[in-house]
Amino acid sequence: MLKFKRHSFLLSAHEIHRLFSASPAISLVDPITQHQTHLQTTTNINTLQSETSIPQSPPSLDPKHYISQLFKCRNLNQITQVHAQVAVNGLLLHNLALANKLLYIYVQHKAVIDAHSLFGVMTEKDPVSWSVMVGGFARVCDYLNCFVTFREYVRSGECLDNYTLPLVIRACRDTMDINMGRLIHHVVHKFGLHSDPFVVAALVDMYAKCGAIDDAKQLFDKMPERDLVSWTVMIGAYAECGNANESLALFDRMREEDVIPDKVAMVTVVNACAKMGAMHKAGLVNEYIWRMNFSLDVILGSAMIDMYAKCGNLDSAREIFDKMREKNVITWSAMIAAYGYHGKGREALELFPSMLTSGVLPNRITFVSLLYACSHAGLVDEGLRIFNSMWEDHFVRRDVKHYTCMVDLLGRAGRLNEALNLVEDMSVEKDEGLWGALLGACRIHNRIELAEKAAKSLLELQSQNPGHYVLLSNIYAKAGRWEDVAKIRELMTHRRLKKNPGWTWIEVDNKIHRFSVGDHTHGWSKEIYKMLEMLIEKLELAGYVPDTNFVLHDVDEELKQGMLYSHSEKLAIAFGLISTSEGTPLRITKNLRVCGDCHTFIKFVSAIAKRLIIVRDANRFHHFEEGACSCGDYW
DNA sequence: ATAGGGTTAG
Repeated sequence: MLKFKRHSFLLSAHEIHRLFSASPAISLVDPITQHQTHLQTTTNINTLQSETSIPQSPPSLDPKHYISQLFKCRNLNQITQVHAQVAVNGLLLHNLALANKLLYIYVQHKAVIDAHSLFGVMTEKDPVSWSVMVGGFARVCDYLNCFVTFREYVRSGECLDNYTLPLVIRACRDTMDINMGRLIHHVVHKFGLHSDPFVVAALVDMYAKCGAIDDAKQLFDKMPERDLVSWTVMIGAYAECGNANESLALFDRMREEDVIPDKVAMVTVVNACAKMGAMHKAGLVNEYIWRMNFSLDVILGSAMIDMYAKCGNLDSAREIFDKMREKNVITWSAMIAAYGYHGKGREALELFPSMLTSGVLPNRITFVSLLYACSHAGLVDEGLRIFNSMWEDHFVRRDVKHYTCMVDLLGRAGRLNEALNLVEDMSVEKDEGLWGALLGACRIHNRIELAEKAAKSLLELQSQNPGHYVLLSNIYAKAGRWEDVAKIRELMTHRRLKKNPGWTWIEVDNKIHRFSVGDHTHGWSKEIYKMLEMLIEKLELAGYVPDTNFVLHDVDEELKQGMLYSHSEKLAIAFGLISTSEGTPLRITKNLRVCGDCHTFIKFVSAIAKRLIIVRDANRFHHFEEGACSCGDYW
């Protein structure tokens, strides 16, 4: 079964709406088969309308004449007209270059069905014909026919070339079909193309996007020569799998080998910085971009907004946003989301009308961003209003993510019954994330009975997300129900799930330091623990009481405290305090959500050490200053 | 004549 991750056949109501206002001639079709509109078919080439015809030229037997005609074609009718001429005068049959060009022009116009019927009657085919046809199907997301055609190509006995393979490998990536990918990898070997930079780059990319980072790395390391694209693919691969550190290191290595990055490479690196939250690196990358004089187009600009925001620098993100001449829905959504996860809900909401005024239409992601902005800032009424206007005013259908936002919003605000009502009344299919959000709200408000209801649905869905189990177990632990904690742990073992390891990063002197719980691997470990001990002594004097509810296991108090003291967040902060001068803000990034005790701890540290501490966790940003956090303790 | 890498949420 093919899974379509990157492309969707379904058009939103809005897109359909837009389609109509753009071209009233298109008739209404079932949204499920809407994609058929790409596949414009011309059934009878003799019934062409004369007003769409290209100017009649004297009959010619020169293929070059028709090739240049094809280049002038503006629409499908014109193409079919040329097609008819060359078919009638017999040129098409005997001229492969002409047939291939015609094929190519059809594909360019997404008329893949026409291309395929031409392809079917071509008596002679060369690698170019096959490549255009395989690429044509991929272009309209008809992956099944893409693979079928590729298989015919292989079976035809014709020699495979390094043009078709990258196309079909990309199709594997886009369908997340790693098994097909491995199969084609074998074909690559069979035809001796395993050193071709185009083919190998495509393979590396395919493996990486399908989650097989080790295969990707192995291929990349073995490449005899790596060009810019191979480097870019590998840099993106590391960022994709969460190893942004390695990704940035690879960028440095690439430049050491005198490969000059282009704009696409920079977008990839910008993305890695965003994932990492590496503020200093982000600054360097920004400098580099200006030095290289890359223009701030809509993609680079949007990526940079995202990078600055995720590095905790909202002002710079806004500066880029204001500087951009062209903004699309992604640009606006990125900025809205940025305000949202920094807890600035009002600012996020204020952007929305400006976006509409500028003529950019919102999509479902825009609404997810808006609703989360409300949630992080506790703007319940505003959120409800937006949720209700999505379809009516903006033709964007509510999906399960939007319901999840609402559950989160209502749940945090303590309106759990309303959240539950929403869940029970919704007509879209419920997923793990939705129940997870409800469970999260139950944890905040200690609603055990409701938590068990949510958990039941969650476990029925065979959730593979260890975070959900940990959340439930934490709820039980908080209530002192250790047998239930043990049951959950057992279930996790049974389902072969492990608690995701928590990591915290801190960037000091252009180097990224990573900590895990109880970490002793850092060179300054001794100093870090000494600092932590001192800190906790001071904190306790100031009234800090460790909250052992956030320790998962049922162990005795003292041991619990020991584990709590060495949470990765605390280690990173202790290290930050030692290694930076007084008054410097500390920025740390955590891959999971910050634990409740660490949250309290950091509030105290911000007051006692007089530091601004900016924490990015899996959900949002926390700005700690003078003993308080910008999240208002809802996170 | 045909080819590979890039942007928003969760």
